[in-house]
Amino acid sequence: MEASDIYKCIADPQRLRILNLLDEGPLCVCHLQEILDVTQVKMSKQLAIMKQLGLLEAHRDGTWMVYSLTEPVHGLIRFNLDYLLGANCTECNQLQQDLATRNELIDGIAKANPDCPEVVSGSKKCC
Amino acid sequence: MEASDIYKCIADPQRLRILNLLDEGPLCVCHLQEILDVTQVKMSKQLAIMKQLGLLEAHRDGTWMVYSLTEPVHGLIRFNLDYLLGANCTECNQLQQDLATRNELIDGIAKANPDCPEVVSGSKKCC
DNA sequence: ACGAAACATACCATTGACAGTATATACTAA
DNA sequence: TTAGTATATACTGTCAATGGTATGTTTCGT
Repeated sequence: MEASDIYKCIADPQRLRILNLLDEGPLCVCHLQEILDVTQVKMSKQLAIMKQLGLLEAHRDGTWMVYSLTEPVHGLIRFNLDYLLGANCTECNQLQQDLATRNELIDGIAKANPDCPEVVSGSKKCC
Repeated sequence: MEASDIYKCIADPQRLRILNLLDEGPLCVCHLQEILDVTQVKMSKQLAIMKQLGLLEAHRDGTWMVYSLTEPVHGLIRFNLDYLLGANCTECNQLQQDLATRNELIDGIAKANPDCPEVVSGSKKCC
C-alpha cells in the first residue's frame, strides 16, 4: 500500500475519526454510527473502503459486526494519529472528544448491562 | 487550515514530491517541471493549489517564478516528510531520488554557469 | 417458519478533482 | 516596439468520490 492511499483515506475527517476510535479498541457499527452521528449506509460504506484497503478487520458477533484495526497498525496511521491527538486544531479536538464520547458510551452500557461479559462486542441490546 | 486539507494535498504524489523538493530549498517552476517530468500547465496548477492553501510562497525573479515553502512549515507536513524520507516504500524512495536529481541538476547549473551568483533562482538561462 | 434487527450492497444522481488545449500575462532582450 | 521566454488562467470534457434510496443478507428470538 502506498502512502498516497493512506493520505487519501485519512483526508476524510470521518474516516480519520473512525480510525482514531478503533485505535482505542474494537467497536460495532452501531456504536460508530452513534458516536459520529451518521447514517448506517454511510458508515457501512466508509468501513468497507478501509476494510478493502486492509486497514480494518471485521468479525461477526451475532447480528453485530465488530470492526477493529488490522494489526500491526500501519506506521503512517499510528504516526499521524499520535500527532493529531497531541496537536490543537478543530479536527484534533474532535478526535479527543470522540474518545471521551466512546468511553461514556461504553460506561453507559456497562452500567445498563452489569452482567455484560464483554462490554463492546459481547453485550446484547447494545444499540 | 484543517488536517484534512493537508492530507488531501499530500494525497497527490506529485504535490508531495513538490513539497519534499522545496523543503530542501526554493526552486523555479521550470526546475520542478524537469525533475517531476510533467507539463508546464500541470505543474502550474499544482503550485497554485498549494499556494492557495498557504503552503507555498512565490516570488518573481525576472521571468522566473521561484517557489518556496511558507515558513514555518506546517507541522503535519514537516512530520510526514520526515517520516517518509526514513521509510521504505515506492513513494518514499521516489522522494529520496528526487532530492538526488535536484542536487545533480543544481550542480550541473553551477558547472555550466560558474559565474552564477545564486544557483537556483539567480542563474539566467537556467532552463 | 416468520418477523425484526444489524449490516451490506446495488443503483442513481450530484459534485469535485483532474488533464488537455488554447490563450493571457509578465518580463527580458534586441 | 517587437519577439521570445516563463508562467498563469480560462475553458472544457472526463472520471472518481460521495450521498441518498431502495433492497438484499445474515442472524436472532419466538
